[in-house]
Amino acid sequence: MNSRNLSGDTATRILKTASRLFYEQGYHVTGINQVITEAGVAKASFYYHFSSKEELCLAYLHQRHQDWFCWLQQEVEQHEDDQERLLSLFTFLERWLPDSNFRGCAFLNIASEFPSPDSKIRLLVVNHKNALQSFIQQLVKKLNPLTDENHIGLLSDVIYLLFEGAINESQIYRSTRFIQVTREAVRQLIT
Amino acid sequence: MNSRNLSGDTATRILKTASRLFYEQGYHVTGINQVITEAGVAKASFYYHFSSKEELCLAYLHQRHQDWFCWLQQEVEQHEDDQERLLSLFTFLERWLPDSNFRGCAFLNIASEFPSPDSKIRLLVVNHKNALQSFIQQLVKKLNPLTDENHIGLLSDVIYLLFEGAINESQIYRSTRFIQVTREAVRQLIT
DNA sequence: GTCTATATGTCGATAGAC
DNA sequence: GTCTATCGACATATAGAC
Repeated sequence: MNSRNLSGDTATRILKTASRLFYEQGYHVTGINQVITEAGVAKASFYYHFSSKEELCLAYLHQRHQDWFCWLQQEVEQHEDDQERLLSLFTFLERWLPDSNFRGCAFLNIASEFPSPDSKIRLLVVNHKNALQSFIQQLVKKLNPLTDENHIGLLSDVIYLLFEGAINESQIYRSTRFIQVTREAVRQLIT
Repeated sequence: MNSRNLSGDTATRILKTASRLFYEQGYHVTGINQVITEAGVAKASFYYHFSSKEELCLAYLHQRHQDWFCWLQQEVEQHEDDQERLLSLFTFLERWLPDSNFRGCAFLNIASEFPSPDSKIRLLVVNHKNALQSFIQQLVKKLNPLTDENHIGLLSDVIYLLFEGAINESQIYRSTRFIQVTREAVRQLIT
């Protein structure tokens, strides 16, 4: 449309390339040189749009958070029954993890590379996981609207822990076996 | 005693220093230069004892596997009652994770930094997690010796997933809250 | 806004003296 | 077995032309 789009295209191309490389390879092992080479831009163009490599990583996580929740919600909202909606959490994992070559959770992977609890990056990780817990708790609440808060809380926490565990084990074993185990366990918990 | 001990001391000092740094900081962010500086040895001395940085990492994981299971078994074997032995898994987590500054599982952290499924490092990770699953399954079997194999298997898998999930969340939130949740959930599962 | 060229430092790994 | 000195490659980041 206008000149703003040209800048937008460059920044977007950089971000998309970096997102792919950070996710597939990891943060520290991915150099700026590889990002700019594969994005097809000059080094100074990168530093025109992003102030540093870490700032690029923050942009990656910000975008990833939105994308990932969009994928998850699309899967859940295909179902009407509240029980099916909760179980579709694991249908989602069965689609997403093989598609991502079993690379696991982008936020947990990044957190492993940023041990300092005070970094901005760790803040985005915590925010992402908080949102996931809220999302699961909403699904559980709708399923059992009359149950007391304590039981809802514990049940939601357990489902969240199983969900996280299933992501992890699928990354280690490159298999969906534990996702199926988790779905079956949750099915027994909610019936 | 003799000249062999001097060599052993140097290699041990390098391995101990590297183990601390790999665990606290991560693999790729830890340079050989930092390892040799903090170990107080020359660079060529390092390459005399270890053929490469990755070989040093393999030695780290090998030692870590033995140490960690030693800690875990010490905690479990303090109890006689089979139910208490199973629940002491989480007492162990409550001790270990705060002591390790909530850095989480050394093997999962390293796995995040080595995405390639064919690396020797990923093999050690899988072996470590296999051993943990076997350990948990033994505890579950002793607790319910008459139950059918399928139920034992599913229950063990769920406890393993919760155990892994608890380690992960304590790393993200720097808290033992989810460990307590997990212990309570497992207590309800086995009674 | 994008480019080439460069600055400055650190990486993993090795050569050769002792 | 341990040391100092050094290798070539690559890291993040910047200067200045266009």
